[in-house]
Amino acid sequence: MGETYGIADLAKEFGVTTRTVRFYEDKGLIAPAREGQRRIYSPRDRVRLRLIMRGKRLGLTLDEIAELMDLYDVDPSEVTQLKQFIDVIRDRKTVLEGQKKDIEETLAEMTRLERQCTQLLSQKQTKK
Amino acid sequence: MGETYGIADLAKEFGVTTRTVRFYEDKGLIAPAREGQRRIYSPRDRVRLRLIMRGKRLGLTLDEIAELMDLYDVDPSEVTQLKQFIDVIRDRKTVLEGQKKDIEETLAEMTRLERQCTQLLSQKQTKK
DNA sequence: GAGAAGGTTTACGTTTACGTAAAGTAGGCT
DNA sequence: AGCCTACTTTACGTAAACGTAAACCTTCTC
Repeated sequence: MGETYGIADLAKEFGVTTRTVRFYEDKGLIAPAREGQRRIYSPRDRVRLRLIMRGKRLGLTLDEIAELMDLYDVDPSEVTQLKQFIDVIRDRKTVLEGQKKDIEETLAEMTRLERQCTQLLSQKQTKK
Repeated sequence: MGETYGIADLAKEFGVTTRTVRFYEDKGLIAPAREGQRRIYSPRDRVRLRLIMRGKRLGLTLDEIAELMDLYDVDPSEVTQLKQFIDVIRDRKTVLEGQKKDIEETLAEMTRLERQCTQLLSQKQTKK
């Protein structure tokens, strides 16, 4: 048997409340085992939680995160499904690449602003 | 006098409803001129709308977008303000860099998945 | 001058992602 | 036994970001 975790452990680790973790279960994003009525989380559940958090940092909705995680679980039996699957992945990639571009643009602007400010600041301080 | 736009023009250009554009005004994100009771948008308003949309693609809330846009409007009079300003910019940059990393990780996984799938697919099709 | 097209305010409705409170259970300590 | 602590379900509340409907101006066109 591998490592297991209680709900409070994971909540603390990821900086959310236990309510949040249960909510994700309600939404079908994780499905921990039970011991009596208590939830027991496996390392796999923990990985899924990590993926959820990353998705959230990317601004995805929980539904979108669910879709994304389904991608990892698809079984490659049917050719048709495989093709559809590849399309979905490509769409995702396109979105992500757009986001990456947005971030790089914004980062560039931030850097420019920062430079302007530090320059202004040093000017003011040499005048004194 | 420069170019001006009606609310429907901008809504259409950015793929949102007029309700949305007015909502952003309510939130203080844009402040178009008026001609009588009608809203008249300047190129500057349009730029702000573009920034709003980019912020949304990055998963920011409207409040966060407002903060970000305030950065562009700050006047560099007080040294104290300048220093605070630089801190804010650096925080933003840290967040953005984290997001960029998340995206790159996810992109890498998507690419890996895509490769697996195309490979599987070609295997299946040669067997036929 | 009647209506159609496009704009306006006001205001209630909706979805998402939880917060928060209530009330019960189950095991451990002393 | 009695209490504490951690967990559970149930359920109502809430903030954000609009959707949607109602009722009212203008202005243009025919």
